[in-house]
Amino acid sequence: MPELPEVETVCKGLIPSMQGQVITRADVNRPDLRWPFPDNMAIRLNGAKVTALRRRSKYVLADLSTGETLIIHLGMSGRMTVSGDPLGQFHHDHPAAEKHDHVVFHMGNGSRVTFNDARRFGAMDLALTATLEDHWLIKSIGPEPLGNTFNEAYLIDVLANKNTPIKTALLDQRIIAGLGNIYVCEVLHRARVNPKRKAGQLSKTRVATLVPIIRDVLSEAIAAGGSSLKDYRQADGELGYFQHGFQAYDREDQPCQTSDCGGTIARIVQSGRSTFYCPKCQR
DNA sequence: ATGTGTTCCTGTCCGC
DNA sequence: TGCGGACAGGAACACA
Repeated sequence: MPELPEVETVCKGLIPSMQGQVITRADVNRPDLRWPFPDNMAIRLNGAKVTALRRRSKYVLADLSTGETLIIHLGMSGRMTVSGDPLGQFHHDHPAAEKHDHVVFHMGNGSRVTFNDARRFGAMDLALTATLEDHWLIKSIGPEPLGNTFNEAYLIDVLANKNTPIKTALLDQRIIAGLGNIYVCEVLHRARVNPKRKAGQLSKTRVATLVPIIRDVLSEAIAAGGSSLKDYRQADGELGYFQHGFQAYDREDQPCQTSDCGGTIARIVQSGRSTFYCPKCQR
């Protein structure tokens, strides 16, 4: 679910209550999510100060004073929400535990951060901060689309000779970090590229065009606080509103908004996932 | 080495 | 109302 803009929004929202704060207690309510939690996770988190909270791809990373980094992935349905006042002056300020509240972080400033994930496709692990880049979940991730190493030359090179459809290629986290089903559909629609087109078949010019569009779509979504569909929430429980700006995703049978197009958004399935696109203007 | 289909899990929605 | 099936923002894994 949460793609780069949603994870970025959650991460920013968690900073006031987590960054620079000590985890006074971590309640770990089950042994695993997608994979088992690391050994003694609660003990290794207890008393650790979060020295930095940051995002890499769709991961939230919490660097700890213990020399470890907590790696968090929200999967499809994961949420991290804050409750309580940051000054810790008031009591009875936390809502009752809900179904699927799997981990609760109690922070030194009185706030709580609750990780809730109905489908449990999410994950948590601990790794030495010094060797985080070698961690099996992190090491193969491609460049950050909003960073300097992602550029036209890179994308042209990495897509060259690829036989996979461009839609599938852009979903591949080894090629580019952080794009998911929504934003790939939006990017290809804005670029007027047919999602079925083989990645290696696109001209260099068209691939180059994708770079600023990817950056724009993600930046706009971040500015809107992400997209709220079923259960996504910002850290403060608020909804993002980028979903109101969708041009393609979840708009099957609705008119294409591209000026003078007049086409109709279609839904097809690629690699087992829905693709929404306009067969008329996306070529 | 690449490309594709399956799988994990719960919740919601739609048609009968 | 109830039931069955399709589908959901991800991505590792097994297999051709």
